[in-house]
Amino acid sequence: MGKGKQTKQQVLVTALNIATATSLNDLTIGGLAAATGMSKSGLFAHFNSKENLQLAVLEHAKSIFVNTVIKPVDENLSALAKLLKTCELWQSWYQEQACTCIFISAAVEFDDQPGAVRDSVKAQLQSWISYLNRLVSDAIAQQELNAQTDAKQFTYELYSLYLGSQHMAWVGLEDDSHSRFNRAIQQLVERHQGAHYEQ
Amino acid sequence: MGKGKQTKQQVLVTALNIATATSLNDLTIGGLAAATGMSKSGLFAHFNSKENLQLAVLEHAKSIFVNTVIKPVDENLSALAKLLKTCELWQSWYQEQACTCIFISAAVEFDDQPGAVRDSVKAQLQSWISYLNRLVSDAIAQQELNAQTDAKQFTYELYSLYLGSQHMAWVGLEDDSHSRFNRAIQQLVERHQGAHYEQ
DNA sequence: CGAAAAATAGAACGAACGTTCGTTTTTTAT
DNA sequence: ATAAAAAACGAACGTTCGTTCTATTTTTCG
Repeated sequence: MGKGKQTKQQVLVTALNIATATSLNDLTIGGLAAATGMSKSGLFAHFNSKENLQLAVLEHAKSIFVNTVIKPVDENLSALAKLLKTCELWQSWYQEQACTCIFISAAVEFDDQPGAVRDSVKAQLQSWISYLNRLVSDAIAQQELNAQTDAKQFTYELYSLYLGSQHMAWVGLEDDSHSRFNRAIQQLVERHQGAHYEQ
Repeated sequence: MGKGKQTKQQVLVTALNIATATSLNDLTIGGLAAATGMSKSGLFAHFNSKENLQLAVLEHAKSIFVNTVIKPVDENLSALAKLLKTCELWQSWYQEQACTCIFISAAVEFDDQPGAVRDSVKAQLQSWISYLNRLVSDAIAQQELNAQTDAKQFTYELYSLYLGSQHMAWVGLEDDSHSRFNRAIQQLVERHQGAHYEQ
């Protein structure tokens, strides 16, 4: 790896930290230059625009997310076990990122701001939700979850609990270990395991 | 009402629209002046700082929220009926605000930005969640929900479904009528009505 | 080693923003 | 109607930020 790509990677580490702690817009080129000990123009040359910097940060975050949440899941596990392990790692990701998720923040920040950044965020979230949905569908197919279970509805509820946990933690109504989240997920799964009358 | 307070109110209507469509930070004083046909300095004089403008917008939003979601609920309804009606009105609020909620956006935007705006947002969200929690507790006390129901956990799940519905709608996985949200709430309530074995 | 290429630095720009100030217009109240 | 008070205006200032341009340093490679 040439010198260029190397410092670019180092810059992206710092950039992600700043963007996670603040936001993709508050990530300023001058500030990032100061944080990395570079000149503003020297750093700028790596990205050629702020938008490209933001996109690069998102890509870098994605790569960390994949390494933290997706790759560590043992392929030999059953579908349901994979799902549960994924939820656990999902929390790890969130906690390693100082208890925020840059994708969710960016989604709110750019929801009304057309452009490449919004498209990237939306695509990554869609991809992640589809992945979750696939795990759920697999668990249904393998009869670890009820056949009547609506995979998309299940995924929606699961995802909602994740969002809600962060929100509640910020407001001050969820504890540090996110026990409400874990409890809700456990019940969500159990509810779709035994024979139930509810749809 | 003197001329001052009158135009201030009109300004706040426009300001809330802009802040809802974009964000509290993207709500610019110059932009708001242009949107209301006033001069920048003339408008500024009403608030004396951008922070005060943002706080005033939040207060204005709160007043609309109360009028839309809280006041219309018939006091004579049972606790559970009140809760369900509230959920329905909660959706109305969200949809009347162009399918975003300024409190949630502001919470994400200011979560890492100490100051009066963050404090206000947090306080209003805490107040709203406590209100929801009280409705749930009342329904339990009146035995419309199971005695074993954990009110706070119930409220957390309810709130999560609301957040998730908006998130999914943005990503493109919830329909316009938010049927996943309604379905999930209905099942959440039913689950805590009959005699169940789950905690 | 030495030349070409890549990376970084420094200074400066134009635009946008919040804010201030002095003045002018409009409203209020007597 | 008129004087005081309130509201609105216009111009300007100081800052911050993204971006550009030119020069300098560092790396790469034959």
